[in-house]
Amino acid sequence: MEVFWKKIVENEDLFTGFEKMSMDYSKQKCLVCGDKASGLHYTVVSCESCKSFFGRKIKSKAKFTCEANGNCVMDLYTRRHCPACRLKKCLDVGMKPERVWDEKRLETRKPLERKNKKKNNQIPPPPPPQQLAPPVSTSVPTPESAPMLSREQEELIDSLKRAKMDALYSSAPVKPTGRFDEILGKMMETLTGHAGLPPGMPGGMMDMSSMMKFPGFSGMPRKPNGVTPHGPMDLTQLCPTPGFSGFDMSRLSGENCNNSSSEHSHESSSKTSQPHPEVHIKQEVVDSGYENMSDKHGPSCMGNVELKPEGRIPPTGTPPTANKPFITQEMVIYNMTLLGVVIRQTVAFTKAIPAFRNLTYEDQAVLVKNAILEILMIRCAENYIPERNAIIDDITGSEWSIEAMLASGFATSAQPSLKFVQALHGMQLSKEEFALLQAITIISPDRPDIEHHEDVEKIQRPMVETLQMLTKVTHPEDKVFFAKLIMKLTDVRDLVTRHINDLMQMKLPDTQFENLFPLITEIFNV
DNA sequence: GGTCAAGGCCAC
DNA sequence: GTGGCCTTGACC
Repeated sequence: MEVFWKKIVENEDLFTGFEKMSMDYSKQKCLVCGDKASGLHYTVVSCESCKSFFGRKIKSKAKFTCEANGNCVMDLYTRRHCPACRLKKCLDVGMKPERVWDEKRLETRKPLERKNKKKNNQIPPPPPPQQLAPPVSTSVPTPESAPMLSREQEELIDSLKRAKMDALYSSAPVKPTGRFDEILGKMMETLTGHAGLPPGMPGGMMDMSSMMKFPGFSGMPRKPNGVTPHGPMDLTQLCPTPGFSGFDMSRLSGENCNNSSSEHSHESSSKTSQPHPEVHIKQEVVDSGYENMSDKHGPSCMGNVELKPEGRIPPTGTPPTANKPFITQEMVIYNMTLLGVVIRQTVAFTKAIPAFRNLTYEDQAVLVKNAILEILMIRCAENYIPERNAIIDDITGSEWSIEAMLASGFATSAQPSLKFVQALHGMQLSKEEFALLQAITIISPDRPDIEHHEDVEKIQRPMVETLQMLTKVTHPEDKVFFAKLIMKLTDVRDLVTRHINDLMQMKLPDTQFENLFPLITEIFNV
């Protein structure tokens, strides 16, 4: 049994089991805002506050408009700020407007009518949740198309959608904090010898050509076709997709960013893996001279990057050499912590997939380990906003600008990843379809090292059939939509395989990396 | 009678 | 407008 699986699956401190959660609502968090839940309200585990809010807003039929980008962070403190996003979140997590009583139903509460109502039973009250017919997916556009899905398929869709929301909002005890713009600013300060972003990078957005003017900055070590060459790679390739390896300019004015990123990053990491304060991480990285160096000396001859707790190497005023770029420890910790959350969330979601727990632990571990990065890519597609050419990081609520990510040079395989993200996003999948797609991605019987292929296939088959049926309902105009969607799974696997190959080339001369991010090193066998 | 999930009330 | 507490009625 692999250690990580024991840690995540069996350690309730890392994640509370779904079975346990479903028994006691008082110990759960509101799926809307994360506050203490008081029970099931409108079919969703939620707090009194969000219950009241949802009831009021549905009754009032008022319409709200978000003054930001429609993706406001919803937590205990910010939930009051944007009713539009709060209502949207309520609906997203599955609160059902039809559960709010209309006037007829309210009449039944009048004490004088109680007896008559019981006798006549003219206005039957809504049954309790456990007796409700499975709710029809919100993505199903018309009542006429809904019957295409069987009851079992609707139940499967609903359970996966809910599991996805539960995993997203209930299973991240340690989230990355701090501001990536600050971290980047420090790095640039080191590069240029003066504070702030260098000239030529106005408005917080850097263009590639400007960035490449600065000696030593790694830029985009891609071959001309955009493919990452095999060889050593930077640590952030652990987060190969846009949104998890760039930086976030939009958080300059964001909330919850009052403390220094440095403090937060170290605090976060200490909670997860307790790094030694004196630990230095060395990491070979690619740089602008990568290809030449690689041709001459092979991967192991790349310049080392030393990461110190101060996050500043070489010292300010000492420009790095062309083959010695650097990344800060803050940057690494931020990205690794974020990836840690993704892993936990993926495991949480996976545990809720029907019959998954019937598999052997060994097969469970194989499935999760192989799916992590693919799920990350799919999530990026789900959270991509084409109008802003950005990805909303649904873990921290940050907006990750694609331009900034490309300019940062931290994502060496950004272009093919970006193409995938844009293509999948362009298919306009519903939340239900994304949930099914992710579940199917995880439960892949053809993963290497799976011992009981048939058992895995038995779990996957109904999900594939459900997704096929659902796409017929939601995309009736495109007869080959399902086939295109399945092809996307092939695409994402190819992309991730490329990243994993790169990862395998990584040299980690300092084993203390493992102490910092044991979960990640174990999952990726680095 | 206990539990659950609705709405109601009212201080803030 | 919000949110904590209370009341109500169905169900077990």
